[in-house]
Amino acid sequence: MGRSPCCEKAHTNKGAWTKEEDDRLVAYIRAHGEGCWRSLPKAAGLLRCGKSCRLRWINYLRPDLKRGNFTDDEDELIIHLHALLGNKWSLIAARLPGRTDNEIKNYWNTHIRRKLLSRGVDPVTHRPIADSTEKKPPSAIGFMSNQTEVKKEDKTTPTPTTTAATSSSSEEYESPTWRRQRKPKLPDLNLELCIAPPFPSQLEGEMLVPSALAVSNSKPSRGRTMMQQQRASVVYPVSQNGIT
DNA sequence: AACGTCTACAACCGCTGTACT
DNA sequence: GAGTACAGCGGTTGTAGACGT
Repeated sequence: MGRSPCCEKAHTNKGAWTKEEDDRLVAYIRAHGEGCWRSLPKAAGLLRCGKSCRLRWINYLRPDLKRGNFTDDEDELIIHLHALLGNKWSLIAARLPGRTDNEIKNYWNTHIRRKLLSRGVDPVTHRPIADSTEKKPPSAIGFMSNQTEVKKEDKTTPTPTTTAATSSSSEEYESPTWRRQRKPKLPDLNLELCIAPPFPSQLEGEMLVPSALAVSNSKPSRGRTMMQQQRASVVYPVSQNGIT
């Protein structure tokens, strides 16, 4: 079977974008709007694959991007949302206007992870590091994680992930090579589950899973993907301090 | 000044989910 | 229902610049 490559790699540029390429892409999208990324490069006269154009536009060129340093409020909001959603960067980004999933992901890996460690909080479990190796009862966030983890880990490296999965030693993250290592993945929140009664103070005493997250097993309407519907439904009220 | 290491982040890669035929 | 095309997502990598020795 297999799928055709997203682009003809022999005839596409790679690496950093030039000013001219940026200008072309911006000019094209201004004139024609987003959409049909596959055909866009040719139409815009770019030697890039559509995927690359999309990434460049979304992560860098979009006019509504905020850029610049994250505020403390944004930091805290990201931490809260990560505790709820795990590595669902696109969902987290949807709550932070002007920020992209890629930007948040990078920021998490470079800043927030360390910030949490310095607070003595495990960035994976969001629990105090001393507690995090203890056996925990299933939580709203963690109770679906095992099966999906195994599936993912199986096809990557044979490294002993069972130890890593529960390990939260700070050395692992402070090692210069932590980024290159297979790290324990965050427990995923299963968005397809049915609504459960609110958990009593699961996270910092007052964080509740927004009900919108757990709904929508219904069929998507035509012309709109399930993912898009789901994303659109995850609209949280914004407050100064994050979750309201 | 030269070199090695670390950090930040842009970009790429591979995979998944959905739509369409 | 199967096969294919496409958009989008999350993980990973590459690399420029900052920093330390």
